[in-house]
Amino acid sequence: MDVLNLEDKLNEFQCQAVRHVGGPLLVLAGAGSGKTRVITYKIAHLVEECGFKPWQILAVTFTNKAAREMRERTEELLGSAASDVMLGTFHSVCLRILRRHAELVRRTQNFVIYDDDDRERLINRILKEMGVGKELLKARAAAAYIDAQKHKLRGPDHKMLPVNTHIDTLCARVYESYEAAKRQSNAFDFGDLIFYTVRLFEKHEMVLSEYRYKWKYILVDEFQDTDFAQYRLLRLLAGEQSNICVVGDDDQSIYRWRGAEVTNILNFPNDFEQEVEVVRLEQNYRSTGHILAAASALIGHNKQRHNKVLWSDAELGERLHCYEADSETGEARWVMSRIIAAYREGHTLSNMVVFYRTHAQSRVFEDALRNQATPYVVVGGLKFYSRKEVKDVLAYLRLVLNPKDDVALMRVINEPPRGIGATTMNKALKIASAHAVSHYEGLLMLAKEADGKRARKAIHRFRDLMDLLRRTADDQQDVFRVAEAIINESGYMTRLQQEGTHEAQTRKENLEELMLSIQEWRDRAEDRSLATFLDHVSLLTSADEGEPNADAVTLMTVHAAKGLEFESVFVTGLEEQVFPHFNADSDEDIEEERRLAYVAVTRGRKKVYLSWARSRQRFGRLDMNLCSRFVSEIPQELRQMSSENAMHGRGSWATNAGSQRSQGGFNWSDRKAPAKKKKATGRHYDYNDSQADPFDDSGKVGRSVMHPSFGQGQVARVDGSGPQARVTVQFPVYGTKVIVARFLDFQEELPF
DNA sequence: CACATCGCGCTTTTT
DNA sequence: GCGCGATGTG
Ligand SMILES: Nc1ncnc2c1ncn2[C@@H]1O[C@H](COP(=O)(O)OP(=O)(O)OP(=O)(O)O)[C@@H](O)[C@H]1O
Repeated sequence: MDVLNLEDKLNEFQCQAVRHVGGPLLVLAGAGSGKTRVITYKIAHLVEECGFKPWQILAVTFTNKAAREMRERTEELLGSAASDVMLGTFHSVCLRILRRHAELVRRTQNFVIYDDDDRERLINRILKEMGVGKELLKARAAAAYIDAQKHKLRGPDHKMLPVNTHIDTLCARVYESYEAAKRQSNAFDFGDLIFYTVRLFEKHEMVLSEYRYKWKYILVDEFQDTDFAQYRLLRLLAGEQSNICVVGDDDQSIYRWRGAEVTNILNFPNDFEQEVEVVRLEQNYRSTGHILAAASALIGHNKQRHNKVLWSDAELGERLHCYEADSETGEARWVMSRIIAAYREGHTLSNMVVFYRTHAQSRVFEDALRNQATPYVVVGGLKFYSRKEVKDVLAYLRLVLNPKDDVALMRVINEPPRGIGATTMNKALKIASAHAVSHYEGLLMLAKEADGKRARKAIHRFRDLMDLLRRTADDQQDVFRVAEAIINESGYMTRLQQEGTHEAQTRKENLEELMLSIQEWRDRAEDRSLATFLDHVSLLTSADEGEPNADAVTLMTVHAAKGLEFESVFVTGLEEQVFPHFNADSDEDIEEERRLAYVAVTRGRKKVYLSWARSRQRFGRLDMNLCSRFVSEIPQELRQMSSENAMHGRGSWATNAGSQRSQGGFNWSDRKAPAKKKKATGRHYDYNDSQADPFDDSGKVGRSVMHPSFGQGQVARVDGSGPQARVTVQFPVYGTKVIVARFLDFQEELPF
């Protein structure tokens, strides 16, 4: 049986890894060596050639996005059978398990998941109850303590909880109340998903053996970034047989701060009764020789690592382009000029990525891209689902699903204002804790007691609302209907309409977008229930936003870049204090920053650009920083300094003169036809399309144009044709002007 | 009880 | 340079 032709697709060592089936297997290899490909083919091999059923395979990835990509690639090999493979992140797999066995971990099946924000609210409430001031212990710090313990599988009653300092002891007490509160609220936090799944398996052998029996083979990608709890989970599931394959690269371990233990991968070979097969992959298939040499030199500066051989038979390619800017805006201008230049050479925008160390750095690049009317997608920042109005509606949904969700109740009880303010809620809270019931029940009890008529009426109105929403949920089994009822019946929409401010308008639009995304989800989902939708939202991550189809430049943090690859990579903000980050001071921290830089550089296939700024605005202060040590750790002969005005001359805005150009957009008449890039993907822009000729003026009236000094305007009429045509344009600020066509950018002609 | 204003601290990085 | 929370007023 050899239907897959593994030898054609994989090198000798990859084949060896794919074919090794009995017992534990470690694939330890550097960047771009085809580890992920091994996992994909191994899944196919197990099914096609070893007699495993798809549902007997569990494959764990680091992000949902990686899971989706792996599912797609598996589908190419296995067809529809691929959908039966259990493929997901640790968190999504555990969530599914916990939903089935909630009652064994002191929850009911309709439990909800608290996000970071909910968690902070809850901890703040606890700190208040304990009478601990914020100056002594901040909610974030307590949350970090709790997370750290969970990563190590230590519950609030664990003997090894750190109690060295007064603060630690305080945190340990917070931890205890926090766990109790979540249980009372029928809620889990993110870390609980792993923690309680392990607990479930440890305490209920029957359940564990069910899953052991079900999953006969386990594969794990990015294994270097697993924590203790996740490793324990894998070992429990793998059992004595240990049919488990893990792949990873200790040089790419970048989540130590989140509890990841690189020893998981380093000790793996010695951690089993039986022999552990170790396969090393040494050929890099991703990057050109110069990029690979630079990355290897860089990571070579780390002392705590296992040296790996990594070679490539690709051409040497370009050296790494480096640029020193005066300021962060100068840096962004340079990046922009390189993007345009690469585009002119025929590279598509979706093959370009801008990396930065922290989200705060994205802004200048966004501005630069917008100014040049260049499409971009920002990955992360998790903007949409953290908007106030969106979170409010989600909180209503959660409360409908789980009336005990105290955090959700506190959030929506007076949103919109309905006459139940702090004083009423404080009374309700007292009652609730005296009777050990949920806040919602406390509130209802308060209404029964002879309380002020106003408050009682308000509470009853709220109760009627909740009853209506729950009935809608039960009758229709459809999130969309429930969300619709929330927005319309709670008075939320009415209030926004009454406000009539610009901000209220934006919020309304956000709610419309939310409804749209719920609708889209519902139309695709098999199960439209509230619980399933809320699970989906909880597991959404930064990598999941943005439209995948558009040809656009990608912007993201280096952390989000793990496992991805791009033709052109910009690594920006390479300054001391920025990258490496000023918070990294121990040797270990610096080494993790260096691994991060290594991950960044190794994402590039053909072009890598390194840039830094001598000065940078930060917290409103102007910081002066030196070029990052990571730049000088790359041998000089692999680097090439670049100057800013490398932009085919000609009236370019790229001169360093600061303010004299603020608007204007990339002038499309300057653009050379793309070096022909035969489109594998279909819709690559073809400059010669008659439609795309910037001077074909038929139907230009009404279109949006950009002028270097007058900014954006609308075409009112066109006289003549070609570059000399006289175009009458209406500008919002400067009024009506007649302008010769060649000075205008016709925005809708943008090929992006 | 609702709304406005002021000030503080914050930024790593994410499932 | 901004969002959130604490604080004060109608
Ligand atoms: N045997 C092979 N022949 C040709 N190309 C390959 C081979 N194996 C992998 N590749 C290609 O090399 C690139 C890197 O592969 P992959 O993403 O699997 O590497 P990786 O080891 O997981 O990388 P990283 O650890 O950097 O994320 C991909 O473009 C992949 O298609």
